[in-house]
Amino acid sequence: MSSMDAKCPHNTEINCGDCRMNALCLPLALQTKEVAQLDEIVQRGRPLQKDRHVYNAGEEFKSVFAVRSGSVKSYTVSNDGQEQVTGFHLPGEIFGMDGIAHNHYTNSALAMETAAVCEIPFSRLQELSIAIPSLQRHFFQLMSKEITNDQHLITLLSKNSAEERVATLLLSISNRNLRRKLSGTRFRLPMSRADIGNYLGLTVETVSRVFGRFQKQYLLRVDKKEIEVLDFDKLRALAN
Amino acid sequence: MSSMDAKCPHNTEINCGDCRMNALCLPLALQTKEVAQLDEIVQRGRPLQKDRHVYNAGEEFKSVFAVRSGSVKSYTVSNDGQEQVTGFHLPGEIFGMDGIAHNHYTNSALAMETAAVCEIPFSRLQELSIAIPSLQRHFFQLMSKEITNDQHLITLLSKNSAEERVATLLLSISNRNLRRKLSGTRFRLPMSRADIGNYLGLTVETVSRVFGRFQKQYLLRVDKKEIEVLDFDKLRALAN
DNA sequence: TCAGTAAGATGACCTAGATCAAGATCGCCG
DNA sequence: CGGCGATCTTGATCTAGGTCATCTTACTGA
Repeated sequence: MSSMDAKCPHNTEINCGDCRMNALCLPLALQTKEVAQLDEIVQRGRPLQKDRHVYNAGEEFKSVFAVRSGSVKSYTVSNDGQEQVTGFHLPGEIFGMDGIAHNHYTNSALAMETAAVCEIPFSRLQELSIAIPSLQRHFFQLMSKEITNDQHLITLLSKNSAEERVATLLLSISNRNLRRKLSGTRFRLPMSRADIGNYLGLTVETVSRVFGRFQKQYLLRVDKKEIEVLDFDKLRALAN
Repeated sequence: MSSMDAKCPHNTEINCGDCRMNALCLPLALQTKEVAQLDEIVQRGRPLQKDRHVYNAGEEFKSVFAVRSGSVKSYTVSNDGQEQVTGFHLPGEIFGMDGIAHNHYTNSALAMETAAVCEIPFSRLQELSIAIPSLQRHFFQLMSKEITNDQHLITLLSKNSAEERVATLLLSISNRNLRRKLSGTRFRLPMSRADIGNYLGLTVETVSRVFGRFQKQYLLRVDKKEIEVLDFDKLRALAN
């Protein structure tokens, strides 16, 4: 084993079997032996600097990706040039599945901070899915989860107020941190206010004001990107 | 063969090989021999009356469905009881994939008019996907298409005005009619104004007013649910 | 260390679309 | 056929959040 500590967040030499994320990530559905097979096709990239693209919209689709460390956002650009952030990806989460439909990515994916991602060539994953039915099943589930997530966002945008939208996002981040055995109460938002606003269909100003109001109501403590949730019940009530 | 004309829109005795929709539907990716295999697992239901559910949110997920005739809407109900229409399904289109993630449907699916649907048991489809890799691939693509569709809707809700939203929906229906070799210029909307509004994050009143304005600008002729597009260029410009 | 730029907060004002309230039409069932 | 609830339209008013403008604070790089 390398002298590099396996716990180093951007370590490229770790394998799926040892990866801290393997209880959340693709290996979740697999036996030890099968994880080794998956491991052979996974390419562990070197750390990406902040604001580097993992891929750009329009590029040929070859792989899906898993976040190993750091965080990534997906966004689309419409004809008239306006951006829409479509998702935030935290360690253990898979992204890039939008590219399957038309053999080209429809989103661009960008590191929001230094991040390491695993690349999983899709053709190899398809082959392996035939050999390992539980992997096929798991991947279908992952895509379905993406669909239900997107539908939640649709409902949020269509029916909920600015405060409800922000509360929902905060709870989502909190829950995803818990899944990773991190604090759900105190955490750092990896994205800017502009990204939050864009994702939630709000302006930066509105996001700022909502954070302000949440602080005045002793719902949160906000210090720049550091968040401390003071009142989960109220937050949940808002997020419904 | 039965005395019933194969062209009868709700005919239950037709098979995938003869179905008018087979160039749009699941058989799209398959060889003749493989279509026969698919055909064996597809269950053709009897016509559903308007307002009958295909399935309800919370029910155990067993199958995905294809629309053979008529039209179906999907919707979710959130904790506080508000409905969100998440999709309209026309002949040749597949729905029910939201259920894969958690083994239960998260949407309910309802016939908007008399409709016939094909039921495709998912466990059988998974098995067949292992035997027929192009079917696996095609189904991955279908799910990915659902994801990109949902992301389009997210962008629409997040960034576009009422007129742009309605124009986009009309163009989508028009295009899907063209795919079925029907007129893209004159067609009947299967859904109510309330459904349109709900889907697009608007009130009924706003939808009504937008239709009114579109008529005044000689963009459309609207007669209740019958639509005639008079100016595609302007409609496309709005939908961008 | 400090200038320059980007990110964030806050206030004043405006507008698209929601809400509320009436009518007008449709379509279904006796 | 005729009546009645559901659907749709139209108008008057209200408001959440957008826009614009200013200020503060944080980060960058030479």
